[in-house]
This record gives sequence, C-alpha cells and structure tokens, in this order.
Amino acid sequence: MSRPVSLKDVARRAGVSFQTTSKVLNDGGTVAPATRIRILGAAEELGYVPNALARSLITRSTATIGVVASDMSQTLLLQPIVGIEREARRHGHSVLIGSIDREGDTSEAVLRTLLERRVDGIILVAPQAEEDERVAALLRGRTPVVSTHDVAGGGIPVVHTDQHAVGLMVTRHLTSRGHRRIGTIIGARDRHVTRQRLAGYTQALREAGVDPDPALVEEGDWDVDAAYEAGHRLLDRAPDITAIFAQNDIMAIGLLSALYDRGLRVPDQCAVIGCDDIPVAARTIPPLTTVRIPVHETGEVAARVLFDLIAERPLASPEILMPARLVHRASTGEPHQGDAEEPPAGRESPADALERRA
Amino acid sequence: MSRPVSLKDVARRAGVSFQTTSKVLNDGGTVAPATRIRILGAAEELGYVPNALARSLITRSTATIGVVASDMSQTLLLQPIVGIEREARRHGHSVLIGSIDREGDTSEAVLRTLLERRVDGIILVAPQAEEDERVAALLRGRTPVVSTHDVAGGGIPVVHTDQHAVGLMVTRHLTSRGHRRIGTIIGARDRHVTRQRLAGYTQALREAGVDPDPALVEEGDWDVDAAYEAGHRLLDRAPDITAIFAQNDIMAIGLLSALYDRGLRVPDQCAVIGCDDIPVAARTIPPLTTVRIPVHETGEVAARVLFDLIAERPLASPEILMPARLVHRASTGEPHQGDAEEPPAGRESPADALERRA
DNA sequence: TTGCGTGCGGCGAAGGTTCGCCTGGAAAGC
DNA sequence: GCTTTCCAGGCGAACCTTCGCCGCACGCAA
Repeated sequence: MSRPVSLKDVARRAGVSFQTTSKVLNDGGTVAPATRIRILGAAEELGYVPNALARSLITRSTATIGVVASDMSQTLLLQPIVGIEREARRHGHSVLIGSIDREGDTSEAVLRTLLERRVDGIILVAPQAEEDERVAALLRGRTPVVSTHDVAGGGIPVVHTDQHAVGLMVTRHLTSRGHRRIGTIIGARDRHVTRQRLAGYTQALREAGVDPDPALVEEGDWDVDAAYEAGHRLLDRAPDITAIFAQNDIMAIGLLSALYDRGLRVPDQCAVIGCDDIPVAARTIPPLTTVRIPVHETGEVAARVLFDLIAERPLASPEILMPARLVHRASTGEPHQGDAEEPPAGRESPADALERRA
Repeated sequence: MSRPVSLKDVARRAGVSFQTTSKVLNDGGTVAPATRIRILGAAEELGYVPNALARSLITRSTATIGVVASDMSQTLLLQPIVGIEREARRHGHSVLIGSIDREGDTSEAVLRTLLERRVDGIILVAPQAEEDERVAALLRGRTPVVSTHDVAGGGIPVVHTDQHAVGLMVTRHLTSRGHRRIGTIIGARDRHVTRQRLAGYTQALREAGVDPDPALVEEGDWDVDAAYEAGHRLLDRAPDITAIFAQNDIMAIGLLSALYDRGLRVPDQCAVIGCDDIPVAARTIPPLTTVRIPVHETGEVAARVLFDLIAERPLASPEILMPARLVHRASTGEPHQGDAEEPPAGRESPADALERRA
C-alpha cells in the first residue's frame, strides 16, 4: 500500500499552500469561493482522508475514550460498554478497548497503552481491578477517569448500583412473603458485588428475625452449570429451604433446572429469585422474579460523567447510584395482577427508596 | 492538567539530547551504561509516558485495529468482538470500536473515523452493512479488511459459518427423527443468516419428501418476546406441528415458554431446536438441542487473518468456514446416552461433514 | 607521532497537522 | 492621489517522535 494522500498532496493538486487547504477542510478563515471549490474537488478526487494522529498531536485531543474491561467473556460486563459506546458516539468520540483477561495483561499494562494513545479519558469496567491500588496511583492526575466499580484508594468518581440495597430488596421480598429458610447462591467470592449482595441478604434476614445460616450459602461463580450443582448441594444439605436467591439470573436459570430435575415445583415448593433482569428472565419456566440493574444506562451515565470531567464541568457528586427495581414474576408466586412488571404496591418498597435516592 | 512529560523533558533532566533518550527507551543503538541508567531514572521520576501518536505518525503503524460493529445490544454480535480483542492483544494491538447503531451513523461515517485514526486494519462485524455497496468501495485498497459477514461487492476475506449448512443440519435432525410438520421461527428478514438458515430448512424438508409450507414460518426478530408471540401464532395456525426450529436460542427460550403456557410437553408433544448454543441453553427446561456456533473463535480467526493481511502474508483462502456442530439435548427427545453433547453416531452427520470442510 | 577503528552521543530531517501572524494587492474612503 | 481597510492566501513554528548519519575523543597498533 502506498502512502496515504496528505494535505500537501491535495494542496499541490489545487495549486495552493497546504495551510490554505487546511483552512478549507476545517472551515477556518476566509478563502475565495473559487479556490475553495478547487481544493474540495482535489480532496475528493484524491480521496483524501485526514490524519487524526497528526491533528491530535497538535490539538492535544484524540476524541477517543479508553475503556478498561475485565472478563469480557461475561456478557453482563459487556453491557455497560455498549452504553458507553453509544454515549461516546453522541459526543463524537470513539472507544478504545483495553481488556484485562484471565490470561491477559495486568491492569497496569492496559492503562499504559491507553495513556500512551492519549485517550481523552478512561472508564473502568473492571471489577477485577477493584482491589488493585496501583490503578488509582497510575491514573492520579493524568487523565479524567470514571469507574463503574469501586476503586482501591478512592478519589475516582463512581457510577454504579447500590448492591447492598439490591440484596436487601431481594431478600425482603422473600421474607415479606413469609419465607424463613432462604438459601442463596452467590457469585465469585472476591467481588465486591458478591459481598455486598450477600450483606444485604444477611441484613434482611436479621430484620425479619431470622438468624443467617452459613449452611444456606453456596457458591455458583456466576455460572449456569456451577449454579446447577450449587443448587443440588444446597437442597441436599437443607431440604427445608423454601426460597433461594441466586445472585444473578444466569445462576437462577441453572437453579431452576436443578429444581426441575429434583421434581420440585417453583414457586410452590421453592421460590426462586434472580438478579440483573436479563432478557430471557421474562420467559424462563416459570418466569423469573428478579431485580432490574440498568447496565446500559450505567455505561451511558458513566460516559456522561466522564465528558463532564473532560470539559472540566463541576461534578454534582463523586458517586452516582443507578436505580434498581424489583421485577415481580411468577417464580416467587402470585405476581401482582395486571402488570406483572410492577413492584408490589402498598407501603414503600425498597425499590422505591433506592430509585428516589439515585 | 498540565502538558504531559515528553522525551525532551526527560532528556533535559538527564542532561542529554532527546534523541539519545529515545535510543535508551527503545533499546536502540549504543549508549554508555552510566547515561542509560541516568536516563531511565529521569524517565521514572517524571513518570514519562511515550506519546504513541507521535510514534505512529512516523512509523506508520498504530498497533490498533478497528472493529465495525452493528447492533451492539445483541449479545451474539458482541461475542466475536471478545475474540477479536483477545487475539489482538496477543499481537500487542488494541481495538478501536466503531458502531453502527440504530440511531447511529452510517457505516460510511464509522469507517471514515477508523481510517482517519489510521488503524492498521479493520474487521467488520456488521451484518447490517452486508447490503451496503459503499462499504467495500470506501475500503478498497486503503487498508486490510476482514469481515465476519458477507460484504456487497466481495473482494473482502470472510470468516464465518456456513449458515445454509446449519439450517440443513438442524432440520435433518428433525426429519431423521420422523418429524414432518416442522415449524420455524426466523430472525430478521433482511439478514443473510436468516435467509440462509431458512434455505437450509427448506432444502432439508424437500430432501425428506416434505413440501415446505409457508404457513409454518413465523418471524421472531431474534427476540425472546417476539418469539413467544410467534410461537403462539404458529401453533394457533398449525396445531399439528410436531417440531419447531427457532433460528436462535433466545427465540427458542421464548418458544419453550409459549409451549409451556399452552400445556404442551417438550419434546413429546412438540420438539424444539435452537441455534447458537448460548450458555444457558444447557439448562433450559428441558435442555435445548441446538447448534454450536463458534462465535469467539470466529472473532479470533478473523483477527488472525487480518494480521496475516497486515503482514502481507499470503492468505490460504479468501473464505474460512468455522465448524458448527449439533448439540443434542432433551428438547428433541432421547439424547444419545452417555454423553449428551455428542452428535448422534452412525452414518456421517452433517455436523461432521461441515466440521471436516472448514 | 601518525593512523585508524570504535564507542558514545549529537544533529537534522521527517511525519501530517493546526494556529497565529504576516504580506501583497485591490477596493474603499477622504 | 494618498491613506486606510480588508480580503486572500502564504509562511513559520510547534506538536513528539524515529531514524540515519556524522563527529568527537579515546585507545591501540604501527
């Protein structure tokens, strides 16, 4: 492939200086209409594509934001990126992905490549890095950053959902329906989400006068098969369980399968509740009660905050909580009649409280 | 934010010319050990981060590949990107995303921004653009390109799965089990995948001596709810159906739900088969027979081909077919005993044929 | 002492832009 | 007829690198 055509090539063709060409192509100063069309014509003929690298070098802006992703294989972690991309596009920015995969680089290395490419800002979608102190250190003062998860050391604006409230909301839904022996299948132990949802679960049990029983907690590692096994273990150990909270919908699906294989009817013999409200949750058998986590929106809002930071607009708050809301379906029995998607009416639900708070 | 530290800043600190500094930092020519460590020390102290823009300007390589994505909200279209990112990372490259969303830009605009940023190559993951002749035109001769879908005009290497063979494989599985009235819920009409899988379905029916009946085809638009409705319409219209082929697993899940709501047992009263083999397919009720489409691998291979193109290595073939294979589970009855994941033994299955062919 | 090889480091140029300033000339004002 | 104004377009510099070449000084052999 030959050298791409440059401003100078266009200028030569049009018989003007390359600076004048630049003026025309970026609608700068005053240029005679005749030369203007001559230049535009030349650019068209040659198929000129401006070199964003050279431009960025001088303008100090790349119109690109970096995203640090971890665990791209997990669908749910990919969703915020979709929102980020959408919002970035609205602002005329592109998205550069750097991921910390299992086999992959350290978060440090990923951040370095993003910084080297002089992205205008960075969004962290990497729970894997939430314990890593070097991340915040490397970023400090270099470039605007927003995270969708906790970051060690703090000082970085965060956009996320109050996961403790989610655990609370879910478990209260079960206790308020009379359940006392409530099992839970949790995600990966080292994640804050896992611990916070679990803490919410524990607190809700205590509120209902139930003593949390460690025997009712099983690990499902966010995985459908692991959750299937976890469900069996849980029911082998505690056959008196009447409800199970799976920390995400994928695991809830594995759990439904396990219950089906054991011949237990949902919700009559065991209620099931999930988390996230993935699209298929509405059509599982039976349809899954769950909590809608606004993942796309989290990405969009994070990007919006980042652009505020980039434009040096003052931030309303260093932490934005995205609203979560309970979606009541058949897997916990008697959906509210009429619209099954509404949270139960009556006294204020935790969902309402959270929604208002965000 | 102040100006980031440059090579010159480091050089000044170390008391050498910036060119010498460059030599040290890129292990170039001969530099005295003493000055070398002095320079490295200065770089460390100042927190120097090289400017990839300036480097790329001169080396004519950005170590970045562009991905044109459409419909990022569809999980399945996101999966190849994960594979691409992984492979790119192995080659020390980053991934720049440009997406053509519903509300979004034209494919032309997206390609332009990627070209302006001087990506080393481009991968198209955009079935939305498969009819767009301008895409191939804009790209011609400018930069290495690989696609995971058909591209109008051709001339671009493609890495994908033979979707006609998939439709064939699925439908043969059903006809070979004695089904004659076989419905199908198809994806979006304007996609090649949809048409090809449908063509495979039709051909398999003819092979089995069954006359394809247009009344047995319903549109589900790749969506779980739309497929739920489509399932109902299909069964209202043709209650004698004994099997249904949903063009993806998401729709199959909607369909399973519709069958459940109608009180029809799967597979006894109606067999169901999906497509894609998404993770939850193994744990639906009943577990879903489907075809595994290697989406991650498609992305990885596409990236590999792109790097061949970039390195100007000769391509083995302008079209690479990724193997698909039938995964037999309970939703079509009597899974093969032992390992349910194996294709049925006996005479060569279409899956084997396809696998060998790729 | 002269000559030469070599290790070390400097220098200039180039890559493709943007930006501010300058100049030449024509039109306009007195 | 002279000065002012303004328009069109040119020029130089800067952004931060990489790369090839050159020169200096030192050490060693003749």
